[in-house]
Amino acid sequence: MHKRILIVEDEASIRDMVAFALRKAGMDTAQAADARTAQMSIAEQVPDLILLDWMLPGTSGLDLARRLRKEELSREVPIIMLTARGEEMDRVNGLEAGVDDYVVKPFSTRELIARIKAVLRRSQGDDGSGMVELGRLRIDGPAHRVFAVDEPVPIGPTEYRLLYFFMTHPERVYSRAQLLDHVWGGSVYVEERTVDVHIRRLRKTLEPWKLEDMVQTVRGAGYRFSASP
Amino acid sequence: MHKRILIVEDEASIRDMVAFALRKAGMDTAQAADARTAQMSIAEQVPDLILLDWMLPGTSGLDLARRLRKEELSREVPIIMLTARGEEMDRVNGLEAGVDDYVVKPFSTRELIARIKAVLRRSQGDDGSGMVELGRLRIDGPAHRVFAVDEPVPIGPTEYRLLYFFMTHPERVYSRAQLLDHVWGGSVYVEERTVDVHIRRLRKTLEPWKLEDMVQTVRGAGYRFSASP
DNA sequence: ACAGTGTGTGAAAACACTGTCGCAAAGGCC
DNA sequence: GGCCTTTGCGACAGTGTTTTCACACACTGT
Repeated sequence: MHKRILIVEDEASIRDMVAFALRKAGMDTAQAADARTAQMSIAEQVPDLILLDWMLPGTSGLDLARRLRKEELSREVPIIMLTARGEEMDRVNGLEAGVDDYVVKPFSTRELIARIKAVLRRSQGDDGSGMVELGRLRIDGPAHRVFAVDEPVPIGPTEYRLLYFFMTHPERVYSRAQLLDHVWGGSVYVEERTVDVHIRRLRKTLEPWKLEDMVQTVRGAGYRFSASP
Repeated sequence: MHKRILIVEDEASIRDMVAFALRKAGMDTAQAADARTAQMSIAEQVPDLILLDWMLPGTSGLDLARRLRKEELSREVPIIMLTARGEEMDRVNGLEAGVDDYVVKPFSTRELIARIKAVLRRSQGDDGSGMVELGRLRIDGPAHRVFAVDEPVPIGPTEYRLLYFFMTHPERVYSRAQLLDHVWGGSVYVEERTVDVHIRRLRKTLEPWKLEDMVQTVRGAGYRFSASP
C-alpha cells in the first residue's frame, strides 16, 4: 500500500533528488514544476501528501496551499512546505494556511522522509493523542492500557511495549534482532530466543479474545503483526 | 461556556496566529509575552488552560510551569508546552514538572486544537461547581467531601488531594514523580516511595466500598485511576 | 503537657516479570 | 519417509518492583 507524494518544486534537480529518495523509501511520486501543473496532477489523481516549495514561478507555494485548502478534493491532503533558510519567518502564514509541517532547505532526505512519515501517520487516525487502533485492538498510550473489543487487557510491561511497537508498525515482518532493537532498546544484550518467549506471552494475553493470530510467525524471517489472518 | 486559554509565547507572530486559531475554534484567549506578564494575567483571571512556550526571555517556560504548580491558584490549571524540534529531549523533564501535554513546533493549528480539547476533556468531569463524579465515587470540592454510593467517606487531607487529582485526571498513568508534583506541589521534597504509602492508604479508605481497584498499579510506570477494572 | 491524628521513612515480605533451558512439535528439503 | 532447522511450550530461578508494616516525628486542639 504505497503512499503517493506530489512534489511541487520548480528546480528540476531538487525535484529529481527528492523523487529518487522517496521512491527508495517505498513511496510513489508525482511531480509538478508550477502551481498549474500541480493542480492538474491533483485533479487527475489525489495524492496522499503534497510537498510544496515556498517559492514558485507564478502562484507562490503559499497561495497554492491556501487554494488547495479551499478545494473539496484537496482539503484533507496534508501539505509539507519546503522553505529556504531566511524564509522561516513566514512559517506563521504557512501554519495559518493549514500547512502541516515545513522543512528548511537544505534538508537531508532522511529528515524529509521522517517528516513525511510523521505527517502521514498523523493524518491516519493517529491524531497525536497516543491512541492507536487496529482491528479489534486499541492501545491507549497515556493510560498505558490495551483494550480488546472495549475490554481492558491485562498485560505486562514488555508485552505492552512489544504490542505497542507492533500496533504502530503492522503488516510488516521484523526479525528477532530488529524487535530486540526496537522493543528492548539497542543497548541491552539478550538471547534472540527471548523474543520467542515474549511473542508467546503476548499471544497468551490475547488468547481470551481470540486475537492471538494477529501475531504471526514468518518462518526463517521473524514475526509480523497483522489484522488479517 | 467558552474556555479561556492563556498563551505564553514571546514571538508575537506565533502568539497572534495561535490566538486567531483558538478564537475561531470558540475559545477565549489571553496573551502574555513573558513569565511576569503571564503571572499577572493569571492573578487577574485564572484561565482554563495555559499554552506555554518552552523558550521564554527571562524565566524559562519550564521554570514557570514549576512555579505555577506550586501556587495554590494555578496548581489545577492544565499546561501544554510548546517546544521547538530538537528540544524534544527535554520532554521527560517537562512531563515531570507536571506538564499535561506538549506539542512540537511547527504544529498545525488543527493538531494544537485537538490536543487542547483532549486535555480539557481529561481534566473535566468538573463542571465548574467543583463536583466531580466518576463511577460510584463523587467528590465535592467546595465541601471537601467524598461520597461513595452516596455514603460519606472518611478521608485524610493527603488522600483527599490525591483522590481529587485522580478523579480529575482519570484513565492516565502518572509516575510517582508526577504525582508528587501535582499532589504535593513541586516545592516539597519527599521520597518517591512515600507515594506508594499514600496509594495504599487511599486504597484502604476505599476498601469498605470495594472501590480499591480503581487505583491501579502500572508496573514500571506509576499509577492510574480508572473506572474500569 | 498530652492525647489524637496525620505524615514520611526504612526494612522486610510478597509479588510480578524476565531471561534462559531443555525438550517437543512443526516445517522444509532431499 | 528421514534428517535438519526453526519455532512453540512449560518450568524455573534470579531480579527488580511494589506492598505492607511498624515506628518516629510533627502538628492540633484541649
